[in-house]
Amino acid sequence: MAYSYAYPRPAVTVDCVVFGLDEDDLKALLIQRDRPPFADQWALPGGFVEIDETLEEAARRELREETGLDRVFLEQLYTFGQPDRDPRQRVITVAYYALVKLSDHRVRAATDARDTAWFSINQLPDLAFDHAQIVETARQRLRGKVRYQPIGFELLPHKFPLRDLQKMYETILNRPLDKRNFRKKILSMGVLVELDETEREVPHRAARLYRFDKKSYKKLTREGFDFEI
Amino acid sequence: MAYSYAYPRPAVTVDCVVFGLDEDDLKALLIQRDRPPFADQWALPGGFVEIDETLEEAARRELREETGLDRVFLEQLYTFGQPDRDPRQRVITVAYYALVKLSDHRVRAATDARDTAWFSINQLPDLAFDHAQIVETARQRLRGKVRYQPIGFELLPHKFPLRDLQKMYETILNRPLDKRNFRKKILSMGVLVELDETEREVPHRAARLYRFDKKSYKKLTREGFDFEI
DNA sequence: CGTCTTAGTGTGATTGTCACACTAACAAGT
DNA sequence: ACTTGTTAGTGTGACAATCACACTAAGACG
Repeated sequence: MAYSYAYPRPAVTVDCVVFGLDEDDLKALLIQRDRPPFADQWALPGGFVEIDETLEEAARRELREETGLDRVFLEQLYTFGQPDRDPRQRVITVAYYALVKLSDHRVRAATDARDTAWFSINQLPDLAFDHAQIVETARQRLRGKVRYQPIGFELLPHKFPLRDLQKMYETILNRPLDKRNFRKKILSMGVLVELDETEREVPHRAARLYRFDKKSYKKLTREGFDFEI
Repeated sequence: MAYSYAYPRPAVTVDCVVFGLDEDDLKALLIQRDRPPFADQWALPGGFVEIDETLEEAARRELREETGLDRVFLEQLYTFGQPDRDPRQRVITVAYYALVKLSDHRVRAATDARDTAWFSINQLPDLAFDHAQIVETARQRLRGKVRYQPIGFELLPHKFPLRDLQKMYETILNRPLDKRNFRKKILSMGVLVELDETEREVPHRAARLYRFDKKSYKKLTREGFDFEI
């Protein structure tokens, strides 16, 4: 069965820049193409938007199908529509970006014969289409975002020491942060609840554990509270 | 002639939220629909993306065709893709927003039998589709943007008194700004060049005129310099 | 009990933000 | 020429945020 229209229509896809947080590295999830154009080259996970799903649903579906990720922080990034960005036909892609805990998704088997792998954000291979540009845009956006909104909180376990939170921000921002200033700042926001518990089985002084206060976190996110790190 | 595809494709449009700056009011440009759905209701100017033009080109073309605007500050806003946002068929729209000097475009004749008019941003009529949501998103974005980037400089004449610049910002932000703080801030940025000239034929003390320094302006825009008002 | 490693804490300098009020200049009318 | 009306133009002090910076405390382990 074919679908006919009076005027030519571009294809519409979604592509996802999935940032994976390692202990101390920020990675991006790529899949290896198995057919032309750009056969064997690495590319962003993504695919066509179904006719009856929202764009975000499409992005989440592709993520689930191609990487097994679910319930992640996901945000629309930008829509790329250069007429020649796909050599075969006109494809407009709505890019999303996601942030996930890498340890949850290590070296996942590819779903459809294609290879899937994490690459350090600073050592990406050549990418298909205009995906390098998309990644770069996402990177800037993530860095910008993190400065004024508390994101990534869902990436940590339920209880965590402040050190881990700081490491996460340092990884995203790609620069060291001052411990004292960081603590002061983050604690003054009131999104953290100090627990009556400390780390265990660490070969050094055990740190106090914290958890997020979901209520105030959501409030901040909604209100676009100033959250400078 | 018809165009056939193996899978159904959504239509792709661009819609523009055109903000018009009045003396002391922020308006939006709307066109009145002359056919269903939403016949007679007001809507954002916009239209289908041609198969060989970029999204921004499409937005500029539509703006030119429907409103006569050209060479304006134009930026991609967001892509709206709810499957039911158009009752007839699936339409994904890439929204852009523009900022123009309203006095240049007063009550323009409609291009294609539809009516065109400016509405105060605070008293918009019921809008077709999800256009109310698009306008609201654009409004937030404009307000956010103006806080950290010098925009709208192209809306003022070549030479202008600081008062006019301040009025512009007050209109966009919809709140009064302190004159001294505003001057201090804006002058310290170094984007303005003080001219050896003052206003004429004003019934009060004439103000000094300024012009923009394009170089430093562009630099700031590129670098995302902090530009808090 | 010594050593190793990370936790946890405070201050002072600097900068940005904000609120706030008076005199100066010019035009117009008397 | 003087009065009136209107906007231009200027400085300071309080407060908050940011930044750089170094030592002691706790616990694990040998």
